[in-house]
Amino acid sequence: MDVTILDRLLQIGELFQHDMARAFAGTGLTSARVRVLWVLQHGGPMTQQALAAALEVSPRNVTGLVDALEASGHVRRTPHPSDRRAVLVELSETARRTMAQMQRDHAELSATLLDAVEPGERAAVERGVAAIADRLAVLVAEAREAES
Amino acid sequence: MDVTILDRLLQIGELFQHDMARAFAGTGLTSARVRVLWVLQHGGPMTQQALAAALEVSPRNVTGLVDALEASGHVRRTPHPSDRRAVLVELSETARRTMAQMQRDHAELSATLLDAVEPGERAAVERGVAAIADRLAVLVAEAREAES
DNA sequence: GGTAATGATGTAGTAACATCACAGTATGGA
DNA sequence: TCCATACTGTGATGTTACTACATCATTACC
Repeated sequence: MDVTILDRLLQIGELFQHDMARAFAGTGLTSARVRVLWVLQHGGPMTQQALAAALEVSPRNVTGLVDALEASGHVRRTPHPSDRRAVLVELSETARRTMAQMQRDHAELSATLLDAVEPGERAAVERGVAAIADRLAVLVAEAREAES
Repeated sequence: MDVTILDRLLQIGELFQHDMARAFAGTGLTSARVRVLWVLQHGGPMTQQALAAALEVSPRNVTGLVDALEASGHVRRTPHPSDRRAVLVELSETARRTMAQMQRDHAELSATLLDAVEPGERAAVERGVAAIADRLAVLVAEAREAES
């Protein structure tokens, strides 16, 4: 029963996820809600329809997620400038700051982890992990394609 | 906004998880239940108490998980040989076969992913990822320690 | 201007995962 | 023998995440 590189990669994912869950406990943030914040940070303010498409969930579900995030002050609903049916969802100032801080912590952790690798091999490891991620993305996309 | 190695690692975790969820859809298996099977495969038959401890959830929750897995034929409850209060939970033959197959698929995927890395760098990448996983495990353990 | 599509949401419902409190039974030591 | 303790199971509940269907306002097309 060898330990494959995939085992290691998944171990990393699990450890991180577990740690995140611990960090978020009590803040009212859950993984689905963090995903919303993530999409908003990278895509900017958008309608709930767009959010639903990006998250691949039903629009109705987005309403609930945004409700929760609005109640906790992470997100704001503003009227859409040109379509009075729609709302624009955007990150609040505090959420933006929180996300920025997370990003910084993230970068720091990244550096710490890379520090565990032999200096001469760091570049190779970075390249290799990127290549693996890309390959996996392709495989998953193919699998999804084949299914539909 | 650089892409850090941690971003890549998390991307891998997410892709894999998403793909697993898709693969399990319709089989009645969920992540929590697969975790149970995983513990049983690695730890052998055990009582629900032991299972609860290994999974870090309440015994009540384990009852429900085992109920579901028993109904779907993945797991069997047998009387404990020396303690008539307790039950031993063990994998069914079919579940054992399923897990073995998963393991094989796992190894195959692992090889495919490693194939995306430059041949000369594969050993370094394997070492590096292992080192990162170990470092992260230590960090998480420390964080948990500091919290309690 | 009338009709159909679109965006958000209310209502209702499902399913998984988790908790606590409690009951029943078995164990094992005083 | 009796009593505390341990293991499983039940009942009641809570939260989260998702769905489908229906509604209402607004927009867009012909």
